[in-house]
Amino acid sequence: MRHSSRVAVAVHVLTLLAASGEELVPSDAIAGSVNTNAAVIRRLLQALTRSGLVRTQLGPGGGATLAVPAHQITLRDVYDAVEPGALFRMPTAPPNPLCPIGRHVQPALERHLHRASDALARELSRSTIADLAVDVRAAARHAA
Amino acid sequence: MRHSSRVAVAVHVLTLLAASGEELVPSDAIAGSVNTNAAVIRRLLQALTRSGLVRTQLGPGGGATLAVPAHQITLRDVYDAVEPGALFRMPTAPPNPLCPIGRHVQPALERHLHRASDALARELSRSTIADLAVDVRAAARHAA
DNA sequence: GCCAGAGTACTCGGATAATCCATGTCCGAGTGCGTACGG
DNA sequence: CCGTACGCACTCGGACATGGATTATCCGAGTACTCTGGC
Repeated sequence: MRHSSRVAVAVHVLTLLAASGEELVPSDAIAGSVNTNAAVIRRLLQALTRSGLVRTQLGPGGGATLAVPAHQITLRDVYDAVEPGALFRMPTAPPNPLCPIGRHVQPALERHLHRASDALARELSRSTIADLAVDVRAAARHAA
Repeated sequence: MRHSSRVAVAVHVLTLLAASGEELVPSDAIAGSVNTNAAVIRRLLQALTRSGLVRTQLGPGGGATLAVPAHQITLRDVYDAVEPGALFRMPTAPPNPLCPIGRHVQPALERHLHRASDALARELSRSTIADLAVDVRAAARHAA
């Protein structure tokens, strides 16, 4: 599976948008906080927009903002938005149909892996962006 | 995250070895069943050997075999063996230390993601290669 | 007939090239505001 | 003084290089079997 930091960056972006309230935040400003390129942010925002989590506004004073309240956005929503496709994937080349094992392993394996993916998704569903924002505020207060 | 089919291939290989009992299976034969290159199989076998799941034997009549009983190999063991590193990763570039959110998002996020990864690992621990082998035999009998 | 030795065939292990995906950079399309001009 | 039209600055969206990682191919190292020659 691709070990990527897309989920981490996306959560960072959404938490930032949640802290910004109603005002629109341009991708350049977000990129400054995340310390990456603005194009990366825009690509993530595109994925989040397709999933209906954020809205973007063109022109001066434009930018991105949450499309739904932060407490309604779970980490699972973020994961599904920015990590398309299943966690586990079957090989591209089909197994040898002559091999009795190759014929039957994949369906059985898919059942087991599907259960595991469901467990991951359930746990991700228990955390929301609002929870993260609370944690961040608490950490900031503690550090001050 | 890396969406790869290594786990699927590794499970296929281990199930094949479990069905082969004590006899050594060369990587070419395994590659024929999985329908991929023998080098891919050998690399997977190296990872599985490092984790102590299989043993390999050099020379004629050589090959690979399970180093521990199939019912002691969980899918989590396989996952850990062939997918090193954490499921979720923080971005390589550190966030802007001037941004109050960037400073505190990552630790909080890591806690939430760690819980989710644990849930995944727990569910993977519930399935073993022996379970898969049983499923495969049942499917083969049903198809016959 | 039995034993020792070399030869051979087969396997894994690592090094090397090709391909694919993700990331970083750039330019065009679209929008809202400000300004200037005419009525 | 008010309305309208133009121009400009700013933003997103997509297209194009670049780097790294993963995958596929090839060759060398090592081992067990076998055959042959000698005793």
